[in-house]
Amino acid sequence: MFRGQFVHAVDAKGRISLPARFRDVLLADKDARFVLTPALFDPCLHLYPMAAWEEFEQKVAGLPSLDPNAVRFRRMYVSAAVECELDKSGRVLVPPHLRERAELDKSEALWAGMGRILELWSRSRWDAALTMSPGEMDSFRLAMEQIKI
Amino acid sequence: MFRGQFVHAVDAKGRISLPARFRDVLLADKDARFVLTPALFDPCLHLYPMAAWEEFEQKVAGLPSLDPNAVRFRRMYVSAAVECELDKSGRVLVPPHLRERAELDKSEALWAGMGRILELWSRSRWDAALTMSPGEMDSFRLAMEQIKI
DNA sequence: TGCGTCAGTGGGAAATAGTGGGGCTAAGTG
DNA sequence: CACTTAGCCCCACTATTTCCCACTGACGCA
Repeated sequence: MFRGQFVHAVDAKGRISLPARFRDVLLADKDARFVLTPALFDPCLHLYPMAAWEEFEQKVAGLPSLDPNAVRFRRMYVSAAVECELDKSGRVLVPPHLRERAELDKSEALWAGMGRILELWSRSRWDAALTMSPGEMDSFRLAMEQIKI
Repeated sequence: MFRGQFVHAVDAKGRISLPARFRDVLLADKDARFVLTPALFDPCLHLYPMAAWEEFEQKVAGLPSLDPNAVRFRRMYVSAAVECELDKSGRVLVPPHLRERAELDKSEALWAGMGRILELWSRSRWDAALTMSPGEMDSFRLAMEQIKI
């Protein structure tokens, strides 16, 4: 399980260290390869360990092959996926177009553990995504009360 | 059950002793791991014994996956949860990100037992959070009368 | 009162993680 | 075929984390 959030630097070559904890989780599988793909509705990337990705592809294979939305989904999410590995120092080299997509060029990146997968954000985008206006805050509070967590 | 409040020092490395009583409760489970996560509406951290956390994650898994409030909740509370262990002296090393969040760098920390989980506060924040203006006190009284405790 | 134990605290040393840069190679471009 | 860029391996520096040990004060017990 991937848990926790970690802030890391993006260096001049677009390399980002994978937090040691996540690295351990990833290397616990024999297959340390993984897949990076742009999230559909957020300016961030998703990282799937290869096993999780293959399982996910199985599900996707079950979608109707002619439905326009399914086609779009396959193009946007599945076909955009890039297979990666870690370099010898445990860093991910994010390909240029994905880096751009997640605005990872400047400053800091944030890794967020989401259980089976990871999210990779630019820190400023992450902060912006979580900041709430007072109105949003109210509805959020209400929602939280309702689900009784 | 975690009960009672204890004040402990935060040392230069960000380590905080877990009160011996709470330690006993934690070690009574075979799995002494636990999870630290920032509370949603307060400047404090929540500590869940691993078993309690996993049960909680089960509940969360049932939430709708695209609802904006649920997404936000997952990002703020679930994905922020960091798995920790005690050091040999029974201390928690709070990761920098969370330490900052709960303002634990300076001075003293306060542990508050809340039954199944613990809260970890900076002492000054705790004091501030519990002090009420006379107006707040009145509305607090009213609320207490209504819920008939 | 003296002694042992244990909780809480502090700090030193070693190991590890994160970061940055040089330079070689492979791939893409005109 | 030169030239540029991206990818990769290597090394090196620093901050953080981990592990270990030692000190202190409180408490219980003879």
